[in-house]
Amino acid sequence: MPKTFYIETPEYFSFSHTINSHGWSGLLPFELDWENRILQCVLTGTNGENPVSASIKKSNGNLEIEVFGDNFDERKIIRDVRHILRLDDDLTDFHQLVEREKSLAWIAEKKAGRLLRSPTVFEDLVKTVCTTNCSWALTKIMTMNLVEKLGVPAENGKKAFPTPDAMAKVSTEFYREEIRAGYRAAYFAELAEAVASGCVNPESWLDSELPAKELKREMKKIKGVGDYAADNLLKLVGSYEGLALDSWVRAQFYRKHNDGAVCADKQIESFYDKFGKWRGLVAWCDVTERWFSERDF
DNA sequence: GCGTCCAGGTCTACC
DNA sequence: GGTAGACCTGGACGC
Repeated sequence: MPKTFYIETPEYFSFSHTINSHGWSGLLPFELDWENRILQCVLTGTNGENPVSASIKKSNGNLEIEVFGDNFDERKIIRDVRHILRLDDDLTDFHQLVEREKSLAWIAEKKAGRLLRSPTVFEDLVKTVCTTNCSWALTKIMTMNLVEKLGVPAENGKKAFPTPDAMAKVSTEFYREEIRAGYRAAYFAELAEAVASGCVNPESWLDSELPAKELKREMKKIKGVGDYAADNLLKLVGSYEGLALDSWVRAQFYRKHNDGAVCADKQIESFYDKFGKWRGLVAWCDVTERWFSERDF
């Protein structure tokens, strides 16, 4: 029998927009049942133990969490759900800012702007490296392989994202041959070892007091993390100064704001500069607007 | 079937 | 600090 409990949501929160805020809901262990508006995930104890499968959906203005499995810490599950859906992020200033722009007012109106993230920064970090220099299809393959080959199963067979310890126990060759990570293989082996041994602690980035530029410098010390990846990770830990320009974002900007013509990154940066510390989030919402206008929200 | 291009970039060497 | 070339993979495309 699944156990069900409920979480109250903030006033300015849209479950639909959050679970569709970017591609993460399409990467295991997340699974999105859009027809029924259900986000499935696999959550664990503090050290990755006792994985349980959970489904999250809206229910009378609250969130209904259904957990399949025994022997789990309810407080940790609630913490994880609040974390992945960004329930404790204060976007008041952001919404007030976009309200003043006619073309962006939809963001505040729809209560959008919360970017889905994984239960741990480590998982977001690995997944972000999986997005670099490859198609989205390959990103999904690498993530699926990581979960299927190194994740611990919950009672229903769905697997959690592997822990740093689990990832540190396999070789570079494993990442190359089994995960199909290509040149990223050595990066994953090195990163897992560094995190498992305590030399690198991505979770500390969540409440880092470093200015964004310095935190970005810290992130870029990790092999495989460059400008785009660091900006993306900064957004996932709550800092939105970087635009995280990749080929997809650039293409959307060209189409929407430059008549389809290619332009320099500086022009894109200049376009969003007036939004100050929120520019990265404004830019992301702006280039993804079409997702929400083309689907039933 | 085969070759080429490119995708939600980054690293290293070199200047 | 800026730039060129190399780097894995897999899907799309043209032939």
